[in-house]
Amino acid sequence: MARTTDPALTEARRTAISDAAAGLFATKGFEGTTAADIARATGLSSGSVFYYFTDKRAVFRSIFEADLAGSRAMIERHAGVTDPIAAVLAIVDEMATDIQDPATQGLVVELIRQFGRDPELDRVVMETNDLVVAGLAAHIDRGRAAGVVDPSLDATEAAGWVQSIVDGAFLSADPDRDPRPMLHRIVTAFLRTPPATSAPHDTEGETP
Amino acid sequence: MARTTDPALTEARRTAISDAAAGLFATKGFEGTTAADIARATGLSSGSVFYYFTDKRAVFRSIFEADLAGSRAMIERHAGVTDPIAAVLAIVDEMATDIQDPATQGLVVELIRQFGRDPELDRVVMETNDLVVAGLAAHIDRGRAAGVVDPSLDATEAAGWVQSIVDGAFLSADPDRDPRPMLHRIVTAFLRTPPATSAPHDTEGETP
DNA sequence: GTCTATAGCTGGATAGAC
DNA sequence: GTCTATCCAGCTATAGAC
Repeated sequence: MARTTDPALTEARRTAISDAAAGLFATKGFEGTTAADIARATGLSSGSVFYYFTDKRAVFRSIFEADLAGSRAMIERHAGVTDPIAAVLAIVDEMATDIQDPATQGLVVELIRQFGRDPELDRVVMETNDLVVAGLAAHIDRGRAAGVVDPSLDATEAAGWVQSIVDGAFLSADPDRDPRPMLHRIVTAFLRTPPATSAPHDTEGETP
Repeated sequence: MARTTDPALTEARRTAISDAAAGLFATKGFEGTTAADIARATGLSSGSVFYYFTDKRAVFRSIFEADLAGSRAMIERHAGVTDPIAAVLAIVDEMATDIQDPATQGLVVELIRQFGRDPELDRVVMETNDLVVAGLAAHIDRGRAAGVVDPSLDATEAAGWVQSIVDGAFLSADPDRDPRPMLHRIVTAFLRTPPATSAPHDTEGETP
């Protein structure tokens, strides 16, 4: 007996704080969000926030720790898709699902900005990143073998660029327009073995 | 007589403050940079910073006011290029020139984050943005007419995506790797009239 | 576990001397 | 024009009551 703590309840509280904070960080930024804001949004007092998290950074981090788990599941869910290009596009779609949600958009930007300022956070982000890139690279590599992807592409590098294209879409997303069709087009054109080209276009008048 | 102010000197001081601040904002962020930091980096005192600028925000803004002029010149410089694709690639190259510079990278991220928090800044940014998109769109439109760009693309929308691709490259830039070759490849493949395709790849198992 | 209260500090912006 | 000094707001994180 002598139950001191219900771990499930504690976890629920932590999640509640984390969720409420995510919305605030997204719209007001990390520095612009005060511990009191988070507390108010969760329905707790500022003291309680620091009972569940050691500091404000830890609250921020918790958001992306949850995301790491989600990304892992996402990549695994698509591991079995046979058509390599279809697999890549499906992953791109999932990554892009939340693009039109301004909250997610804001969080991504804030994440980029906080990168390099909290070693613990860096670890989580890089792990997520590596996971997704590896997942994409595996499909791209299969595509190369199958002849549907340009074999001159390095799979990992190409995967990084696919991710970068999706990231770009996050930044300039129009909430009223589904970015996925155009993302499909760009990614497909990028990966495809290029048609036997006559003469490549190049910048004219380039320097010595 | 009674020369109270030398406008040229005033302008020089403002520029000095603006330049020093740019480096700080890039590495430490807007909120992370104090007025005292800026003053120290310029070799002035904090009081003087507020003599030349009304606000900290105004210092930040001044950086991108300078960039607006630069972008205008850049677009004009490429207005006369005949080959439409070459023109687009040349503009992309110029936009991407600074990608490998961590300071520029940091500033871009900070800019994205500050967007929407200062109406005056928003105006400057949107003006720059519209300018570049219009410049790209003009070339893309010529490309459509000439048959080297897929005519089913809307020129302005496509221009926006080209910019978004470059933005994405900013975020995941590796300082040791020149991103331009791959940017060329992606942009060219994106704009080109697609080869008569048998059956487009599509996501399988999509929802109701 | 959750609250209230507050210590302790930082930083933007100003006032007024020089 | 530039500096020093400083006011005051606002914040994180803790202490201790309940």
